[in-house]
Amino acid sequence: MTNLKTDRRTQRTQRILVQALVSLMQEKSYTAITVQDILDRADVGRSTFYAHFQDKEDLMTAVLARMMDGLNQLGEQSATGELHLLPVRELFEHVQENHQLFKGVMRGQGLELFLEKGQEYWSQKMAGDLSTLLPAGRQPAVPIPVMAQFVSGSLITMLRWWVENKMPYSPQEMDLMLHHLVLPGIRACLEAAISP
Amino acid sequence: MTNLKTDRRTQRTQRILVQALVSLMQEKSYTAITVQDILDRADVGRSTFYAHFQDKEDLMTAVLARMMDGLNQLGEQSATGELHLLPVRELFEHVQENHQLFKGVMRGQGLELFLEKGQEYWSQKMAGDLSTLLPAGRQPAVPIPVMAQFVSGSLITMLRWWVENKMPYSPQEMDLMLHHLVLPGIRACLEAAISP
Amino acid sequence: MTNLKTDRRTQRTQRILVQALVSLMQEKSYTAITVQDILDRADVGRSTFYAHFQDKEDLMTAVLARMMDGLNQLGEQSATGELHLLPVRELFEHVQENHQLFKGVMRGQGLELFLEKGQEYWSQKMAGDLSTLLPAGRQPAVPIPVMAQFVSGSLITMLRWWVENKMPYSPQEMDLMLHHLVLPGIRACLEAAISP
Amino acid sequence: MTNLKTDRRTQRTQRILVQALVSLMQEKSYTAITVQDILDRADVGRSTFYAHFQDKEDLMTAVLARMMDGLNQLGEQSATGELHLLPVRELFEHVQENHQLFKGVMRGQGLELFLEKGQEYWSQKMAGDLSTLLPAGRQPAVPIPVMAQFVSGSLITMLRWWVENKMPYSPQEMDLMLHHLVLPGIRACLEAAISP
DNA sequence: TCCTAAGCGAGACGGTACGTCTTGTCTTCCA
DNA sequence: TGGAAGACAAGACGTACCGTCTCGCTTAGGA
Repeated sequence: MTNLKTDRRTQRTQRILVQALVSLMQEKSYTAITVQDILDRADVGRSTFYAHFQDKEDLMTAVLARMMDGLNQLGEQSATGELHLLPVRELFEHVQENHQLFKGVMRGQGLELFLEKGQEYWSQKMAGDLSTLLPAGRQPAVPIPVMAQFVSGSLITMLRWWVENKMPYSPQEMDLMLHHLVLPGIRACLEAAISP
Repeated sequence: MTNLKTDRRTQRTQRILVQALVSLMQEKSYTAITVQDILDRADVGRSTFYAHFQDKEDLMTAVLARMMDGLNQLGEQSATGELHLLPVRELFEHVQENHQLFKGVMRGQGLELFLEKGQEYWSQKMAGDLSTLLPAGRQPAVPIPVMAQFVSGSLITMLRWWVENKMPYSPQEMDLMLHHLVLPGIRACLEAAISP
Repeated sequence: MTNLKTDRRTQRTQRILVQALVSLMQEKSYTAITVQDILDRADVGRSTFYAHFQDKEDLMTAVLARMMDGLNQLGEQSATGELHLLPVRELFEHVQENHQLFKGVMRGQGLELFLEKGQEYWSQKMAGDLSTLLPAGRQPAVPIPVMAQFVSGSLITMLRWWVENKMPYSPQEMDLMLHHLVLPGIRACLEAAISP
Repeated sequence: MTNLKTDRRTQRTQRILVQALVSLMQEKSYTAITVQDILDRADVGRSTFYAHFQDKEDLMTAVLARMMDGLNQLGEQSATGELHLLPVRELFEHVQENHQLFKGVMRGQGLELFLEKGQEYWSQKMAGDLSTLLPAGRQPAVPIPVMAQFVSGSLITMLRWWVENKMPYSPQEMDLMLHHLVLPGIRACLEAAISP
C-alpha cells in the first residue's frame, strides 16, 4: 500500500498550511490574508492547497480546531472546584501568550468562525458541567442551554474585550472579576430550581 | 444657495441606498451582497454610490447607525426600574419584528461591525446607568467599564443566540431569564463596593 | 429683445471654450483631455458646455475650423506663381510658431479629425487650382481629385513628420523640398493630358 | 522544462485574442470596441487578457504587426523593377480583399497606430531601396529620409482615401496613377544629386 | 534496479467584484 | 425665464482574488 507514505506527506502539507495561516495571522487580519499569501508563506502550489482544503475558511476551521484542542488541554489540567466552572485564569494566560494570533482571529470574517466554534465548544462543555451541579430531579429556573450560552458568551465577550483593549488586567484579576459577575446569577438559577 | 437642493437630493440618495441594503439583507447575508446588487435595487449609478459612501462597509455603518437610533428610542420610552437596567423585553420584541434583517446583519462580516457598534453603544449606556446606581464615594468590587462590558456582552450574545435559534422563547421570557442571570452578579459587585 | 445680449454671451462662452481646449492641447494630447479639464480651464458648468457643443469632438471641430481660417489667410496673402501651388513656406512658418498646439492636435483621436478636416480643406483648394492650370478641354492623365488628394496628402504627411521630428529643417527648406518632390509628378500628369 | 507547455498555451491565447479583435473590427471601429467585446468574442477571461496585453492598444499593436508581416510577404514576392519601388498593385489588391478590416483600422484611435506603424515600416523599407538607387558617392537633392517619408506618406494617404471612398479605381489603376505622380519627383531628386 | 502511480510546484485560465473614471442627461436654483 | 451648477445613470476600465485546470517533476514502494 502507498497509503502510509501518502498519509505522511498529506499530513505534513496540511500542517505546513495551518502553520502558514497562523503565522500570517500574527501580522494581519484573517480577511486581509489572501490564498496567495498562504501559498507563498507555505511554499506550496495552488492546486495543492485546494487538494487539501475547500477554501480559506476551511483551513481556518482547521486552525481553530487546533486552537480549541490547545484550550481543551488547559481545562483537563486544572482541578474544577465546586463552582469554579471554567479554567478562566489558565485561559487568559494562554491567550496572553498568543495575543497576536488571537487578535488576528478576532478581526474580519475570522471573528464569526471563532465565535461560532468557540461558543459551541464552551457552551457544550458548560451544559455538561451545569447538569452535574443541578440537584437530581430538579428543573432549574433558567433552562440549562440558556445558562450555558450565557456563561460561554460572557467568557468570550470578556476575552475579546480584554485583548482588544490591550489586556489591562492580569489573568488572575480577570478570573476573579468574571466569577464575581457570573457566579451569583448561576447559583441563584440553580438554587431556584423547581421540583418537577 | 445651491446647498438646499443639493442636500435634499443627497439625503434622498443616501436614504435610498440604506433602504436598498436593508432590503437585500432580508434575503442574503451582508457578505454575499454585491455593490452591484445594491445599485440595482436602489436604481442608482455606480459613481453615485461611491460619491456617498467609501465602500459597502461604510454604507453598512450607516445602516447600523439607523438601527441603533431605532433601538435608542426604545430605551427612552420604557421607564427604568431600580435594577431594570435595560429595556430587554422591548429590545427582543423589536428584533423579533425585524428578525430577517437582524439575521442578515449577524452573518458574515456584518457581524463584526454589528458587535463593534452595538457593544460600544450599549456598554456606554450601561456605564452611565451603573454609575448612578453606585452609592456615592464608593469603589465597586469590579470596575464599572468591566461590568458594563459584561452586561452589554451578555445582552448581545443572548440576542444573537436567540435569533440564530429561531427565537425559542418569548421576549418576556428572555427578559426574565436575562435578569435572573445578570442582576445577581451586578448587585453583588455594587454592594461589595469598597469605601475608598 | 434679449437676443443681442444673448448672442454676445453665447459667442463669448464658445470662444472661451475653444480657447480652453487650445490652451490644454499645448500641454497634453486631445485624447488625454477630458471634458472636465475643459470645464475647469474655462470655468464653466457642465451643462453650459453641452448647451454649446454636442461633445468634445464637436468643440475640436470648432478649434480646427479656427485653425483652418488662420491658414486660409496665409494662402490669400501670398502670390501664387505658375506652379507654386501652395503657400508651403508660410504654412510651415505658422505651424512652427504654434508647434505645441499642432503636436497636441496630431496625437490621439485629434489626428483623425485633423486629417479629415485638413485633407478636405486643402484638397478642395487644390482641385480648384489644378483645374485652372489644366489646358482647356483636356483630360489629365490622372483625375483631378486623385491629384488633389495626392498633393494635400503629401503636404500634411510632411507637416506631421516635420513636427514629430522636432522640425529639423527650416520652413524655407521644407518648401523647396516639397516642391522638388511633388511638382514634377503634377506637371507630368497635366502635360500628359489627353484631348477628349 | 515547463516552458514548452506554457509557451504553447500562451501563444494560442494571444492568437485567439488577435483574431477576436480582427474579427470585431470588421463590424465596428477600433474605438467602439470594448475590452469586454473582445473577451466575449475570444471566450477569454478578463485577467487573462491583461496578463497578455497591457490594454486594448497593446493588442492593436499586435494586430498591426501581423498585418505588416502579411504585407511584407507581398513585397518579397514581387520583383522590384528599376523604379517600381513599391508593390503598389499587390498592396491595393490585398487591402481590397480585407477592406472591412482596413476600414476598421483606419477609424478612431486605430488610425494613429496604423499611421505610425505603417509609415515607419514602409518608410524604412523605402529608405533602403532609395539608397541603392542613388549613384554611389552622390548626395541627393533631397535627403533620403525625407524622400522615404514622402513616398510612404503618399502611399498610405492614397490607400486611406481609396478605401474611404469605396475603392473607385482598380488596384492596377491605382498603381499606375501613384507611379505617375510619385516617380517623376523621386527621379528628379535622385538625378539632381550633387557630388560631395 | 527499474517502474509506476501519487503528491506536488508552477502557473495559465475563466470568472466575478471592486473602486475609479468619464460621459451626456436632467433637475434645480439664481439672476 | 433662460443659463449655470453639479448630481446623477450608465458603463468601461484595469486590478485583485478566487477556484479549476493542465502540465511535468519528483519520489517512494512494489516488481
